[in-house]
Amino acid sequence: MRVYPKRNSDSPMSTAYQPEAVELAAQEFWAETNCFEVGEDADKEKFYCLTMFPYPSGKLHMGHVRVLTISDVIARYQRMQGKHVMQPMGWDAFGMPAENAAIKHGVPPAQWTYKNIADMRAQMDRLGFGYDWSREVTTCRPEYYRWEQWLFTRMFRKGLVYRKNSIVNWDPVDQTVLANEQVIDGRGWRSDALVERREIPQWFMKITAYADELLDELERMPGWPDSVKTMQRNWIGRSEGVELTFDVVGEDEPLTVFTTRPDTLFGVTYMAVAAEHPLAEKAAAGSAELASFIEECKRMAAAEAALETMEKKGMPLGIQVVHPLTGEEVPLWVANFVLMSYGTGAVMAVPGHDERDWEFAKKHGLPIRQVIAPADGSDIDIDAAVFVDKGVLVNSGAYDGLDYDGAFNAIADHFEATGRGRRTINYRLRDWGVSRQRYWGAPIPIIYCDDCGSVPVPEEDLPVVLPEDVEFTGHGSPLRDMPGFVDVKCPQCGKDARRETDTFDTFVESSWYFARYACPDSDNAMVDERAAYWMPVDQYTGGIEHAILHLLYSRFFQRVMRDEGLLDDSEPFTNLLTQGMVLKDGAKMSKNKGNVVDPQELIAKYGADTVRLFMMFAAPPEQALEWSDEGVQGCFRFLKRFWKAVQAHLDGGPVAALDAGALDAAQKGLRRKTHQTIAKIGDDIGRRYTFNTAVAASMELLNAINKLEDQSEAGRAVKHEALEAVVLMLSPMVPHICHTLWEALGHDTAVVNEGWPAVDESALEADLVEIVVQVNGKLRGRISVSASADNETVGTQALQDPNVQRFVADKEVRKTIVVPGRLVNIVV
RNA sequence: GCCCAGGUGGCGGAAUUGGUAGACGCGCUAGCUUCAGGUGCUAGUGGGGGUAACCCCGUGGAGGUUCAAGUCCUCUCCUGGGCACCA
Repeated sequence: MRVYPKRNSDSPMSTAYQPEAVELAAQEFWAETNCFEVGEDADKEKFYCLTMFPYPSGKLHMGHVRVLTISDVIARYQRMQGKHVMQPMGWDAFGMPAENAAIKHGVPPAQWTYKNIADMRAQMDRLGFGYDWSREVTTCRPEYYRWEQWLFTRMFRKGLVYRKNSIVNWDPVDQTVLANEQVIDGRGWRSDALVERREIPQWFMKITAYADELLDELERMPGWPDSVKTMQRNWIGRSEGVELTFDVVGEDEPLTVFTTRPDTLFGVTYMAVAAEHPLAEKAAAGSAELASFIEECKRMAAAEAALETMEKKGMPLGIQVVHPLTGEEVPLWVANFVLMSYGTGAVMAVPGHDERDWEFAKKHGLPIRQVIAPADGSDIDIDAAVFVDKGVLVNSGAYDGLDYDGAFNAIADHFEATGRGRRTINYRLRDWGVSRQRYWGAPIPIIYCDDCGSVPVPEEDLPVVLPEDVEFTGHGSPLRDMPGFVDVKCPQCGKDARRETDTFDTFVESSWYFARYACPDSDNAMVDERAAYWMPVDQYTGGIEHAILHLLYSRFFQRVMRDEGLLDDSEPFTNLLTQGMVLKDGAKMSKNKGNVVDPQELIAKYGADTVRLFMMFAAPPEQALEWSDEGVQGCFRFLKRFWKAVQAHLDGGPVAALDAGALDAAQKGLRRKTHQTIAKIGDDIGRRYTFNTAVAASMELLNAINKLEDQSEAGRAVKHEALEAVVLMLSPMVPHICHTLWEALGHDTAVVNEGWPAVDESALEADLVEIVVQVNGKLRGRISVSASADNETVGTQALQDPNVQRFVADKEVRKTIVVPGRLVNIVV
């Protein structure tokens, strides 16, 4: 059998590498054959490969190119493994930038968004990503968001959503709610006014109802990075503690606090409440000084980071609280670091054994009392340094001498017996506030009636369509000024009522889009039976910045949908890959910094394959990727060398079939390298996701091919096998050039439909292996030994090495450690 | 402030289970070639010493465990991500 490679005058191989022509030809082939459109096929093993869908901001940036390339490589690799691969794409189309663009350029948000989608889709196609565009999802379309409105009304009936007051950033000059991003150093980004905390009624989803399940399942998610699981675990923040009530002098209502350290109870020397706490407001009514302090506490951004890093301030309220065990009276303070929205809005302070309480007590001259001693019996000075470790109780009356667990239980038992407290579990996780006072989002399907209260929009009236043709002023949501939208009849009693004008947090759309890709055209259900085939997502890829919010909300929605009977699985994403940012000069690419590199220009200059290759080669996917123009050129040079290597091979004419049994040492060597590389790259892409080392291994193999100067039949046959392997293995990363080279190597099939090359185990065998010899752990020589040599033989041979002899000399050999196939360490 | 990552040549990075530190690429140096190039090819390239064989030092810093540490442990410094309304 002979292979007749194609290299006639009308073949692309008759010229130098011309990326654009090569790429457009491959893309045309994929489009004409509907290569990436898939249906449901129960007989095939499905593989659902998904990228976090982009916000249509205008053009693709390098961060997009990186994540999309990673995902495309995985999808194409899995296809070569024989899987039935679905890789969809869509648009997270609601969000603030569209409103900002509307204010700036006078373009309606919808129009701006749809234009961006068209532009970015064209760019994606030019990069050669293998998407099933028949499944495209665009979240700002009513056909999409009607189903999250529907789910919300279902959740309403189940009591999984509720309305309560909560805090927003209020710009007192622009009279508008600001996002955290719009607050710069505590001031409004446009007005420069000091931002205030303001309470307004908002809708919440009860994610805390699923807190335990979301936490526990993390233990059974081997396909997720540990770092992400740890972050989610800490975010949920389950803690077991005790709720205690303290009587307040002169008040009927006691004060309730939660603590995980009841063992430190005897160390309580003061208590603190939030500025919004009723006791603080009551005290402020009689004191101008307090009232002004409480006002000051409210002039602060809502973000937790701002809260945690600000100066800790407080004032005594002039109220005394009774210690529940000693009967002692301790002062009640108002403090800016206690938040009404966490727990009960009140905390007990134990300055001896809590860092923040200690610093606060030092600053305000409050007493510090030691009630815990180190378990090892050593002495500490509680005035000099706080002691936060668990230990043994002292100065704690009847509880002295108990350890943490003993004290926890004894004190908890006491409070439960007296009805003044109970063991309880507290979560750091808070319910998800989904209301946004913005226009460009999915309308929250609620109608307010004076008689019936909050009424969900009936299913037959969904979707509540967001009017797209609006005048956008930037002062609040235009929906408020649209009587046709706001004025409705109550669905229950028929009286005049008002429609909710707040829209959903855009995280709502991104919490279920992955399920909708399975059945984007389903118009009588949120998802249909096709979701059972495709879900869960086998490989999910996206930025590490989504480690908590998006991924936790999606896990929550998956469960809500499961409990609604829509989905079978509890977890939406089996395997998660979080990719790093694209940096230039050590900083994230951004317009502000002026360090943006436009993918479009690079594609025009070098082609999509070079851009894709650089993205894969420059860094492992989870790390930040440092941009380098020279590095891109290096990738372009490699593709030219690759092209030329195939050309040079084809110039030699027809290639004979390979006879693996009749090779000389050099031919065997190249063949061993070929099959070692096939094994390595399969592991790198399939298991390790280290695409950079996969590219490096391909480069090494190509270098080895070029180095073998052997035009014999056997030599050319070995090279042919090696070149085919490189073409196949690089095809997920640089699919266009490989499309052309595969045909040129004499194939009638398209490389996109080929399988992954197989490792020939017999090609891997080697007669001799090199062993490193160390003396006392330092490298002193290398020996070549038979691959089958036993440890004793290897050890003896190692001792005979002349340089090893110099270091061993007349010293006594104490120990010889042999690591088979690797090294010998002689200890003297 | 809290949680999670990361720190290795001039640069991006490799070293997969504790076992040869610097694969691969860029850059640089020298030489050759070529049609003028952001061309191609060959050789060299962690620092120090030595004609060489080789030797010493070396993975942010300080300690420790081990026959053996970039890898494990303790402390510490720096950079990045997240902190609930950017997406």
